[in-house]
Amino acid sequence: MIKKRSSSNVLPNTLGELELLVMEALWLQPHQDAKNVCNNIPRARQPSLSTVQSTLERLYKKGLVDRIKTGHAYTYYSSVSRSSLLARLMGDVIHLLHDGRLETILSSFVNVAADLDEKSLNDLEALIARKKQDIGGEKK
Amino acid sequence: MIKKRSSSNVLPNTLGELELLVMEALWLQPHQDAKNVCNNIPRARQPSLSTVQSTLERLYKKGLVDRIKTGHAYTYYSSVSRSSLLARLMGDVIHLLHDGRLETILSSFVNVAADLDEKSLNDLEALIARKKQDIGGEKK
DNA sequence: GAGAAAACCGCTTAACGCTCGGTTTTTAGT
DNA sequence: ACTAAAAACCGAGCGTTAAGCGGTTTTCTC
Repeated sequence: MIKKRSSSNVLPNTLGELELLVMEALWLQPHQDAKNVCNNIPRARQPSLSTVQSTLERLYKKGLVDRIKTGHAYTYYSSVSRSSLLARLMGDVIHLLHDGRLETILSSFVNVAADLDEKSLNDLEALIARKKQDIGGEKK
Repeated sequence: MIKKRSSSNVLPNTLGELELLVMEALWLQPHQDAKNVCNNIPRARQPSLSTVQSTLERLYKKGLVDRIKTGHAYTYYSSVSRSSLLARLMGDVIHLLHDGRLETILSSFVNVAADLDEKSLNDLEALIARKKQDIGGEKK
């Protein structure tokens, strides 16, 4: 008797390789039908139309793309921006591995962005300043 | 004929649920043998010793833990700190989804840390200040 | 040398994404 | 209205990876 595995729900927002390629295609040019997306996948890959369709279907169920029936074909477009997907994934990773101490997250981030140049740091400071204002604003 | 799939190498550093539990156990208390690790897995899970052993073996091959043969048993310890694993994963995610513009990463980060309180923002600012000094210092 | 404990080995299961062909539905054209 | 084309839909197989375990062999200790 083999115990049933507790469904490994680590990183709920990950996506497969083709899924990512499809998202890339839609970010580059929204409102394409499946055939179009298929043609915009790098030649080296060249999956069949069916494959792209089921990938789009999977992405639809995951809520990453939306679609409108126009004529007899669906028109797909991403419902999540690249940066917000990035944010989601970063959230997953942080949720998975942070230890409660914010410093851990921060230093990880700084390590990742090891090649931050001065301008970027200034940008980040500006973002923080805005964030601080937000916090001040929502207190009443 | 079904085309061979290009092995989905998205996020090379992900780990499974039990793998993570094992890492947690080793971070909490390094230098345990397999049996010890097994006993330190939450009761609700209770995998067999063999399962924990193969998980440790997998983690060993992945380079996340190291081991020393002491007596007839291996003594395992994590070779990667929690925060550096976090950094690796963040690196993977960023590599997967960033668009070249650093601002995208930064704003994602700030969005992720949406519940940052003021003190945390101050910490982050301090970190940036240090980073700036580093940059200034390494120029010669 | 005997016994126990751990490593080692090989297999099974489960989940998920990729892959596709065949069938059905829908649309457009005549 | 009939037909042909195009797309959706369906179901199945395959690859990969983590989880899971038991049986066998190795190895250490007494």
